[in-house]
Amino acid sequence: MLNTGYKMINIKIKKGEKFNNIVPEKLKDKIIATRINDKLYDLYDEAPEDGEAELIDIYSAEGEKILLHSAAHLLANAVTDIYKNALPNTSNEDENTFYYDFKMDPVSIEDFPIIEKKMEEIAKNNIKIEKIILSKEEILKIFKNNKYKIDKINDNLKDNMESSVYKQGDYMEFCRGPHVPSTGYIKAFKLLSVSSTNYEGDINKEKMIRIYGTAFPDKKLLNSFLAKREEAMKRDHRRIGAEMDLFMFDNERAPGMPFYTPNGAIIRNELINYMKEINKSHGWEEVWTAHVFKDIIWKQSGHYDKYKNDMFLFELQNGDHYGLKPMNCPGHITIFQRNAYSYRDMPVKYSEPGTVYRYEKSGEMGGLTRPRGFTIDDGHGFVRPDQVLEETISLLKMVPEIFRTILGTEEISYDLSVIDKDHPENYLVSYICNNCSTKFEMRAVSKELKCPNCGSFDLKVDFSMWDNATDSLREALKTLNLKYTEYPGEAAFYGPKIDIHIKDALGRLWQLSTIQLDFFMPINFDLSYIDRDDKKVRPIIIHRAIYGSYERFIAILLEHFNGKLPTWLSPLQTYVIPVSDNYNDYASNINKILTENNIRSKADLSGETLSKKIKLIRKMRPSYIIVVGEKEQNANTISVRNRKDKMEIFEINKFIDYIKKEIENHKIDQIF
RNA sequence: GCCAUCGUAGCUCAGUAGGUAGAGUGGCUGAUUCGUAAUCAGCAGGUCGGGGGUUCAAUUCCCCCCGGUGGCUCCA
Repeated sequence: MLNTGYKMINIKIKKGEKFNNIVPEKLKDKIIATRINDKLYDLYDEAPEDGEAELIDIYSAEGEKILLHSAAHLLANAVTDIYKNALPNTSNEDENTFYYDFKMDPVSIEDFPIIEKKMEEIAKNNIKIEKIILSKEEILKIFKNNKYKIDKINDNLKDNMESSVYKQGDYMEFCRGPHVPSTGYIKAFKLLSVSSTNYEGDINKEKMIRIYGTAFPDKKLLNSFLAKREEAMKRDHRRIGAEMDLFMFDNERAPGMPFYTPNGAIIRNELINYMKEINKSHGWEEVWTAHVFKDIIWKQSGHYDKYKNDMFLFELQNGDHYGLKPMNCPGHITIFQRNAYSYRDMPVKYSEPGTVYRYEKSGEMGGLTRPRGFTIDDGHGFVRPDQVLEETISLLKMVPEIFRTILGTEEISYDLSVIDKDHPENYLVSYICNNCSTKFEMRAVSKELKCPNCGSFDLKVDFSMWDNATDSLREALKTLNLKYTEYPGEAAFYGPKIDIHIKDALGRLWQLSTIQLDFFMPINFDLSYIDRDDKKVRPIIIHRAIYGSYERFIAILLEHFNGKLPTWLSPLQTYVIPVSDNYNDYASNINKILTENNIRSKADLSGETLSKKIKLIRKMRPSYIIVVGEKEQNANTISVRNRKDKMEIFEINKFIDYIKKEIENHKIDQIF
């Protein structure tokens, strides 16, 4: 972040010398901490050894973090000053924000001005922030009235240990630091929001008030952050969706279920059609599966056991039990099971824009990003173990192709989640009985681990299925030269996976695509194919989604483009406005020609003025506004205004040529 | 599900210290014939989220429910 005028400065220091002494006078108001051998120190600290001290600039990323941390303390200082019975718990920093949790009576943003005023006062007084080293017992004494701090002290310090506490005026904090040298360094800050949380994130523990804020080295940076935040809020897909009339919710009749209006359905269908093309060219055959199943299938798949509280389940008059599908895989498996397969038939790859229903708890829903019914661009590949590599490579090629086309994004990151071999009990793995040599698969987390054949407990874990599959994923990533990060222990219990994140125009990272290997469903549904040597073999299932869900992807799309979608996705591609009624015929005719060329066009022949028509249609974000009057009629041309409000005159046929190419090629940029 | 907060016209919002509501915008009608972000006038629209309580009287105060929003937890 930041880095405005920040250069790394190293200065030699002798053991025992105070860091403060080596900071050049002219940098005093920018340098807030130092670092030697990767350890951060306060400026009031003494060097622990001879060496080169790196001066930490408040404008550096490191400095910003320290500033945020000190600002959090400033907040706690102010809160405890104002609300005498407020007990500070703990704080944390994110990239540009901090929060502090308190046990206190609820506050609202209306109380912020009072708290901010107090913070300003403390900052203005430029109170020294000093570190004091004390024994655990002394620290416990200081915080004797705050049980949260006592927990924290006991968690972090062994008996007879010493630690630091920070003191600014009367306010004390149990903290490792480092901090800015005095409160005056916290020059530009603002409280942002308030919410609630549970102590230690445990839902069973008491409620706390969490106050969010931000801080920057100067007002200018603060204001630009606030402006960006404001802009991001304006880009909220719910707001854009309402302005463009794309989708709606009826909270009385179908809470959490998105309805697509005609405009929204256009976008959704364009995305679906594009995915169909891509699926087709990569060998994924489209299928269609039912939305309602008898609950036996969910019992067989294991979803019932694990997720029955989150499923839409119901009973008919005749006593039959049904459930709406929470996932598409059992449906695809059902289709797969209609045949017997040879190793030559593999892989079998089914895809579907599959709508699933999950009963999200009321507080967990939110716009299109977390609805109760949503459609996944789902795909299930039934593959031989030796085909995992090839299929993964194919998928890893699809993903960037799609996101570059639609979003124009280059920033894509890959996470590989693998097994934690120290805890085989958390995963579905193979075991071999040392007594009778039986091989079986089991997830041992809550079950007793013994041989199903002879009952022996003398078992050997066999990771070979996991190892081979994981190696294939790794090799696929390496083959394509993709940088990735590996996360041991993050794999699903049924197999390793690759998650793919995309950065949007606002710099936010979204997890969209996922490629998951599954050893579990093939066992549950007893899937098999016949191998070369006439033996039954279990296929591996690859679950994959590229967009993730259409709902969430549309939300991201809208925010990424601020609603100004590429023309091929735009519900309204051209909007024709006559200068006055006298040119209605010409405008209608232009509109007709455009429509005949499969361009989504409308003409506005209402009695409003030209300016007003433009004003009103803007929120709809048409790709091109076409204005025609006497000049155009005489010259047989159109005046075209693009999404950036630039204007150009076109001969109608030329314009149609251009826009058709723009649409066909899924261009992000407009023709001018 | 938990905590906080909100729910008034299609939309954005005002208001009533308890006496059943108002603006802008959109809609409709008419006038205006217009050159790139609001031409003028008139009209219609609301059991103030739902239910219960207190009161002579509730949109307003209290309780319960349903939803939205920001978080927590969860997210196959």
